[in-house]
Amino acid sequence: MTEPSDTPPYRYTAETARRIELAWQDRWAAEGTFHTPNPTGALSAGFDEVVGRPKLYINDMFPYPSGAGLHVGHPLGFIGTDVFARFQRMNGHHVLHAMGFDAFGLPAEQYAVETGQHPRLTTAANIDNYRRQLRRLGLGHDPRRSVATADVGYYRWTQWIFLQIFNSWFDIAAQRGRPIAELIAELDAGSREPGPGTDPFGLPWAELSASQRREVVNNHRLAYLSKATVNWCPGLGTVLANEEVTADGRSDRGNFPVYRRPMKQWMMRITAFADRLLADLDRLDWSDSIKLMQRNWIGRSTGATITFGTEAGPGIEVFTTRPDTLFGATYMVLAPEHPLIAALTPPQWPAGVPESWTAGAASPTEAITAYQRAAAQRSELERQVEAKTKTGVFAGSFAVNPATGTRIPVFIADYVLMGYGTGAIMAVPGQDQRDWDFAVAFDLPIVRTVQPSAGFDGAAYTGEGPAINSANATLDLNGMGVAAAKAAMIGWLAGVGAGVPSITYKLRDWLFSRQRYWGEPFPIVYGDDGLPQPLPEDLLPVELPDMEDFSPTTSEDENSEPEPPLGRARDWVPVRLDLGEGEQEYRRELNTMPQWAGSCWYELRYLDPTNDAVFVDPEVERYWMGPRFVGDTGGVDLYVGGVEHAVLHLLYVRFWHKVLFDLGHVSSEEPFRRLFNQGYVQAYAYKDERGRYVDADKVEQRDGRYFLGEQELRREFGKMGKSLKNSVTPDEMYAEYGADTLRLYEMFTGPMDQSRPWETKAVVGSMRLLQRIWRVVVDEHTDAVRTADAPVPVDTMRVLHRTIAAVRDGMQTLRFNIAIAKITELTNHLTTTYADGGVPVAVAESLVLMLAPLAPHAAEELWSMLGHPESLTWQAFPVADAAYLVDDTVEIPVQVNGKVRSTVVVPADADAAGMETAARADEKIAAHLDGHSVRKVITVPGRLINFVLT
RNA sequence: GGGCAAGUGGCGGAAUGGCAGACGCGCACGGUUCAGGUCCGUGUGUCCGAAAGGACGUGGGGGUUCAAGUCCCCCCUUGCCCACCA
Repeated sequence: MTEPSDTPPYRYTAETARRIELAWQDRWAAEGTFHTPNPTGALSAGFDEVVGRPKLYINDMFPYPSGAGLHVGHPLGFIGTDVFARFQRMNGHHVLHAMGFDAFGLPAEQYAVETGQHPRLTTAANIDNYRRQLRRLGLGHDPRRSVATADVGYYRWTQWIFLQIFNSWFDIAAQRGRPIAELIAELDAGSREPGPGTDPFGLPWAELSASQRREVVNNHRLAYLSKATVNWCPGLGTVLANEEVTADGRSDRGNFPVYRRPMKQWMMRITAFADRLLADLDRLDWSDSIKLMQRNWIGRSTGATITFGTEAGPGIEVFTTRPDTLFGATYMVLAPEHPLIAALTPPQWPAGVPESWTAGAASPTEAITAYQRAAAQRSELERQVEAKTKTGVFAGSFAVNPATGTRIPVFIADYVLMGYGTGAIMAVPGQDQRDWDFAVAFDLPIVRTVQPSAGFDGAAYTGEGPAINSANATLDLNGMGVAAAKAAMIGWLAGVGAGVPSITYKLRDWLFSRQRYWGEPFPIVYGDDGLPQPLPEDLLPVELPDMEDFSPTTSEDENSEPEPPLGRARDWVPVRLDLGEGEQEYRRELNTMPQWAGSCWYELRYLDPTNDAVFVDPEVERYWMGPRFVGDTGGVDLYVGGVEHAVLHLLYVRFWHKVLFDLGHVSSEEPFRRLFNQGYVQAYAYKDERGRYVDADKVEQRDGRYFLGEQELRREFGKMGKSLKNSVTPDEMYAEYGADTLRLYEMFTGPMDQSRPWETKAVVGSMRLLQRIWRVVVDEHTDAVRTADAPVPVDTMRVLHRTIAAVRDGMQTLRFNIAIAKITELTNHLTTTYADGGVPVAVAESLVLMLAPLAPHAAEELWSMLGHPESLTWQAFPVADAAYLVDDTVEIPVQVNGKVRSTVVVPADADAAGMETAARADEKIAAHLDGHSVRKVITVPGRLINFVLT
């Protein structure tokens, strides 16, 4: 870009920016400016110099290196954390800030499949491109700590952590994870029985075979294989976690249909930690909305498990949050997948069954089989659409309401979900709208057990009220409120052995395997008995084999079977090992870990990225993340990222961290002490008549309408993206304005937690600010420093120190837009007050130092021009002198009846009487008061005076 | 359907219950310039007024208060999350 001939030769331009930015980036790299020493180990050189400083660990949610590269929306949070980190360095903190890459997983693999290149190559190329783009932004990261989850040196430890989890179990009494060896020892010693639901053999431990014992132990592990109903996505050729499936039953990635299928998969027992994951939210400095989203996701409900006897034999357990309504339970419902259905289904319909209950089938079995088939085929979307019409079929047998002794029919219906509670409910149509709807559809009795408020009719009553119709020979709830009735009912149920208080969660165990190539292989092999066996640590890493054909086997057939690509690695799958029972041939696990695995612990690896003896040195972890006071969870001091990770990533990473804590590998109980959710950069996108996106930068606006040539376009607002043709890349901004201007602009458009629209034409405002600041220090015509070595007038001192106070506050609270506005005000004050130059050097230096976190290259350059050869990274951030924050006199508004009518100047310490005298002396006020009587005078010293007239 | 958050100039946004609209973009006028604008200056909520000044004004309606963008109640709109969770 050529500069106009009359532009002063030394003006701050895009070219100036480019020159100094590249130079300073090289110098920072050469001098290791942002190398952050650890207290011990490989990266400890230089720690002596920082030993007394308070530590601060700042972390960004690391990016997926996509093929499209960065657009200007991506680095918003990275810039924010860099500004904060630089600010805190200047405040004497020892700051750790690094950036890695989430390199395994579907996006990287799909990009590789699309481009026909190996994901190892595309991922490496994409990471290089990201590193280049981010370096050009001037981020003060310690480059030695940049890891990628797909590096062997990294995923070796991901596999190691998997082994830790696999080799652990959850001790319910102690509420913590413990090594599996301790469980085995206790089982062997007879001091512990297998946990509930873990022993399918029903024999004493001593009588079990080695293989049977292994199976019982496996059922305790925090990582386990389970044949459970999972989300099978043939379009992606893999199964997905519940969290990766959208509400309308499609894949979060790719939007392919997802089917519920029973399949054997790796699971992680995150549900064991539900209570701690829930309780410890209270100890975290996270936003209430994120905590609420996690609480809702965990979904803890308290109530009772009640057992209903049946005529067919087996008791049916139900979970209810409303045990107080048991007298109103007039029928029961089992989920279509419930295991007891077969046992409850008689060969013939009982006499007198209504037609509507049988669906016209000749026998209960026939009816139920047909219903189960239909339910399985309905998509999630159909279930939702039809949610209002309740469907179901009678199982053909009856249960007994333990409170009333009444015979009540058992139904199968898909409005009851197998995955929640016990997969069966007691239906109380009087107090539950879903049960009401079903009861109406199937002509079942409705008994109200809570007195509705007056005039309420025709629907289930879920509100508060006195219990009615709720008494038997040994229990009388009538008249009690809901809470009292619940307690009384639970006590009674316990007494008669029909129920116990219980807690249920919406959270399910985490589906942890994927049938994809580009992920961490499991450190697991299978022997002849088909049971999974962990590899010993010294066989790590299990390297991902190089494969020509890595693509997943996708299908449009929902009945297709998963075929992991690793199954085609014929040389890799079989392996001869001695795992303690002599050398044998084993087969490797063919699944890989999900994308989340690598991001579940990267904040720990940044701490000690080169350590090949442990995943992180405990002393290094304690230094950066350990608790600082009694009750502190420890963790990263500030974690910044988008709200889209509110439940998935942030729940998984907390879970892994707690396992590592329980096993004594880390001293912190939580990974992230403080979480800050940044907003997004949004942009307009334009579509033509045929619905195709057109280049946003070619669109013209006329009369509030949008055109490409003569063609009118439709405008939409949302994400920025290459496919939406509204992307702006940082590279374009570097070329046109420079990195400092881009940084300043992004930080200026709003507070960090808010989304903001991108507007390229507004970027120039930030460029102008840098030009003006530059001009404060440098003569544009001669490149000479134009500050004056002069004392600072008191007026300037007042403006300066007020600015310092406000800028500090803005930086501290991550409201960089305010900090920039205040810097702008100071700059404007200086450029008008010192139009011919001669800004006192002390003021200019303060201005440069305040600019430094935001626009570090320009600030470094100005700092050196002001005669300081060393980088300003460690210069002290200016501190406001309280003496200059107060004026001798203040201008205060004078109100009459609450409306400002004038202002008067009074001494800053004027008392109420002094203020009133001054206000009454004002001509305008006198005129307003003339002829009225003053009923009351409100004076707020130093702020305001208000005359209230009668 | 439930929960959460938010509604302020043409636009992004500022305002410990105390002068609404800081700061920036845009726009207008003026300067510099042969010209242009990534330059400089001034102005810029709406309405009435030549001005001084006045009236109105923070999604809508009520309330508390000397004083409300800010606190309380009801409603509307938008965004996000969850959604047959017993």
